[in-house]
Order: sequence, then C-alpha cells, then structure tokens
Amino acid sequence: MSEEKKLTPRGEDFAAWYNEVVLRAELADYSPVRGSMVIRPWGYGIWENMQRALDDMFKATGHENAYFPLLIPLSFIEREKEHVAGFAPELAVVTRAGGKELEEPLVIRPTSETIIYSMYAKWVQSYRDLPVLMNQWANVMRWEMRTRLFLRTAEFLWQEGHTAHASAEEAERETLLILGIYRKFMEEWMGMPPITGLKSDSEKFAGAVRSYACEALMQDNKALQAGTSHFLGQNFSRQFDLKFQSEAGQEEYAWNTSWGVSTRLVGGLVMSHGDDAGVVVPPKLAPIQVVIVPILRGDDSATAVKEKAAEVANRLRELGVRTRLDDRENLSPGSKYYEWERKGVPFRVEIGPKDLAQGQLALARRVTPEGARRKQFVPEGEAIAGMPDRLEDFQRELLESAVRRREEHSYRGVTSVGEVKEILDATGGFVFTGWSGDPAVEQTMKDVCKATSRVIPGEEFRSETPPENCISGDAPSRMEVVWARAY
RNA sequence: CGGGGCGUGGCGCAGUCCGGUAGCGCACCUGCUUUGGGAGCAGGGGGUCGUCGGUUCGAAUCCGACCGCCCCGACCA
Repeated sequence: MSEEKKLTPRGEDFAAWYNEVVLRAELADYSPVRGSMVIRPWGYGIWENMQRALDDMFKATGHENAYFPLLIPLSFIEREKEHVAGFAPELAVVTRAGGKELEEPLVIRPTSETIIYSMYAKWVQSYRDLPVLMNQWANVMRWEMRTRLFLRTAEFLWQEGHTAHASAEEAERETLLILGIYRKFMEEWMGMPPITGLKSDSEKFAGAVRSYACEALMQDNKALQAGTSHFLGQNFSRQFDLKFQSEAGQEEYAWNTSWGVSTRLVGGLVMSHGDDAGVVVPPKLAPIQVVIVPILRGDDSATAVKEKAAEVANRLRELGVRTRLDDRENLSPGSKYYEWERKGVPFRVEIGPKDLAQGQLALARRVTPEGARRKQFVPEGEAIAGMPDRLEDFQRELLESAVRRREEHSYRGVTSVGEVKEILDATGGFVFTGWSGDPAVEQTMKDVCKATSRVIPGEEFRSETPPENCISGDAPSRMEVVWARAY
C-alpha cells in the first residue's frame, strides 16, 4: 500500500490527523472564503441525524421551532452591555445594500438573543402568555481569528433555543432540563459522555447570569465545549422591554434562557471515536449503517452474487437498517473497504461466491473488540436478523469505551498548580481541584498551565471527598472545578 | 499584529541555487484483462507555473511590488 493513501496516525500529529480525516472522509471541504467551510453530504447526513434526534427531544418537552432573520440591527446587539463586549470583535457587519450606505448597519447574527427577545416583547402581555418555548435551526457568523473545520468556523449551523418564563425558578429549571437533554443526546446518540456543570464567571456567555455546559474529552485529552445552556435572568428582558402582567397584577420582567449546540458536535464525534483508519460514526447517527460489498468474479457466479446482495440489502432495510449496496464495478473490494472504513460506516457485509455456496455472509465491524477477528462468517439468516442487535451493541460499546477513556484521564484530588501542569504536560485530561472562586487563580492557571476552568461539575461528577483547599494553596476551597486545555 | 513556511494540471510534489519554453505519483477518460484488504497492461486528456511590472534574444527559474494560503504565538460566549 502506498504511504500516500494512509492518514497521518493520531499519535504522530493529532491536528494533522483531524484535518485529513475530515477532508478525506468527505465530511467537509474548505470554501473559497477563509474560515468558512462546505459541509459535504456525508458530514451533513450525520448532522441531519443529530438534528432529528435533538429536535424530537425538544418537541417532546414542549418546544416549537420558529425562524428569526439573519440580519440584526447593530443597535440591538449594543443594547446589552456585556453581550456586545463579548461579541464586538467577531461581528460581521453589513453597511451597504441596494447600492447605497445603510442608515443603520446590520449585523449578521452571531446569536439571536436580541432580535428574539425584542419580538417576544411584542407577543407577551400576560403571565398567561408564558412560558414561551421556542427553538430555531439556523446559521450564525462569528469572525474568528483562527478557524478549524467544524470546531471553529466563521459560519456554522446550530440550534438556539430561547425561552421566557414568569419566574426565575422556572427559567432555571428550563436551563437544567436542556442541559440534561444535551447530556442524554451526547451519551446515547454520540457515545460522547460529557461532564456537565456550571461555567465560571469568566467563561460564561456574554450577557448570561449563569452558563451551564457539557464538556467532553477528546482523544488528545483536550476538552471540547460541546453544548451550553444559559440562565439569562432578566438581563435581556430589561433591555428589550419584555414585560408581563403577573397573576397578582404586577408588571414584571420575564426570565429568559438560551441554549445551543452546533455543527461543532460533528468535530467532537470525529475526535471522540476516530482512529487511524478514519472516522467512526455511531450507528444511531450513521447515514449508512451497513454497506454491502459484493465480490464479483469474472465467472458465472457474478449474477447470483449481485442478486443475493440486492436481496440482503432489501431484507436489512425491511428491518429498518440504513443500508447501501456498493455495486460499483470499477473498484476492487479492498478499495471499497478502505473507503467505507474511512467514512466510519459501522458494519460491512461481504457477499461472494463462497458465501453463496455456504449460505453465509462475511461481517466486519468498523471497530472490533480487542483480540477479536476482523471478519466473522455468520449464517445468512442470523446475520440479517441479528443486525439491529449488533448495531445496538456497537453503539453501547462506543459509549462504554469513551466513558472508560474519560475516567482514565480524569485526575482527582490534585492539590498543587505544579501537579496540574505536570499532568497536562504529560498526558492531558480533566484535572479536578478545589477553588476559592477567585478569578485571579484562573489567570494563574492560564499562565502557568495553559489551562482554563472548564466546568464546575454537577453533583454526580464531583469527587467523593470534596477538596479542602483552593488549588492556589492560599485559600479554602469553595467549589470543585475541572481544569483542562481546551479547543 | 509578530515569527516561520508555501503558492507549478483536481490532489500531493519535483524542477528555481546554475534562465533555453514543464515533469512525476495519485486521480480522471478509452479498451482489454481483473475483483475475498487500496488491480494490471496499453493508449489518452488536462497546467498562460498566484498577480502585476522589470531585467534578458529568451523567465516557473533573476529583481521589485502586491495578493492569497498554512503553521507557531497573541486572541477566542
């Protein structure tokens, strides 16, 4: 095999591996505009499956989709002080249209809080109009200095949920409900188990009172912020006059939440499960779950093989398995194997003359357990009928191994900055320590360890024994915090 | 914005030092033979060498300016 066709191994250069995998698995390609990308059908197919799963969960919890416009008056963005400060450097602004200068510049949305709450203000009169539970699937633009395919691009696709509530408690519950949905989605669909919890003040969303996040650990032991859910308090409702008359007849400002996940999740998926052969797509998200490769000899077996392959494809489809028959005749079977492995299709079925004679199918799973044979020969009926179970097993095992990997690279009970640095320099991972809550400590960690506080973990992620002292060593700990180098 | 590197068929590169009118691998097209881990042979198509200007009989190659991209750093709800 020529070296040219291989991917750079992950262990050699993870960043190079990531870029090659994304391009060569045809998930995406660079566009003519710096920092923006084209999402190709294989990558978009994965995103569509993510969308469908999330959308179902949003709908099941009472949310409705709507669509708000791409262009937002600059003055809207400027209204919330922290919000504009957070986004100002990365705004793309339209100043000319229709052949002349605009009276007021229009911002291409970096996020839609301002336009959405200004509209809610128009629609909400009474507590009876609350809660408002909306979501939109949209593109947004943030002019990043340095971009990476899927992980940070100038334009990206996401969903942003925006809700309005009559009480702070209810809004807070909504924020946590969504955080739970995100976590469930990442675990059950992506096999990417995040640590969830609260963001520190310096890491929270510009304009939020509190931000909650899902932080996932990639294979290079760097953290990826994979989803955020914000309790906005009344910050935006005050600026946009989103008021309602309460049951008691008082005029009050509504309480808001916003939450989002983006196409960045596709990058997270790649960095969670990919290997040196390419991407690995969990069955529940795979646009194609099983690819069938017929082995065509130059004798009279070819017709029978083709017929059998088509029959097997149909029977799998009847069982609800997304199946592709790869009947291209100009490629050798081996070349097809490499291609579909690179793209991460969970299972491959080979059908050749020998299998026909034996009434069997050759099955190859994209990732085989340690020590297992790559190919298994299984009686045809069993191979077909058992496929849904095999897909489920694979899905489960991907999550299990990701959880194992996360736990193996979670370091608890660390008490000194030097130790944190040592761990991060040696292997990377999530480092749990105590923290006083003083932002100066975060600055120190950044300077000394190149690490940021990723998340103040929720209860189920905290260490059994709470840390006594702040990592700085000069104050008692007020909370446990997770440090990591991050994307 | 600072430091480094690179622009040559679709992709990856050689050729640049030492000027003579462009080559290799992959991919692509046609035909035949093939197909159980990246097929073989034969034939074929495709590049004003990033742009503009200069030097020269002659520039991918030398000189100047500009443009673009990548990497490291700064920056990054």
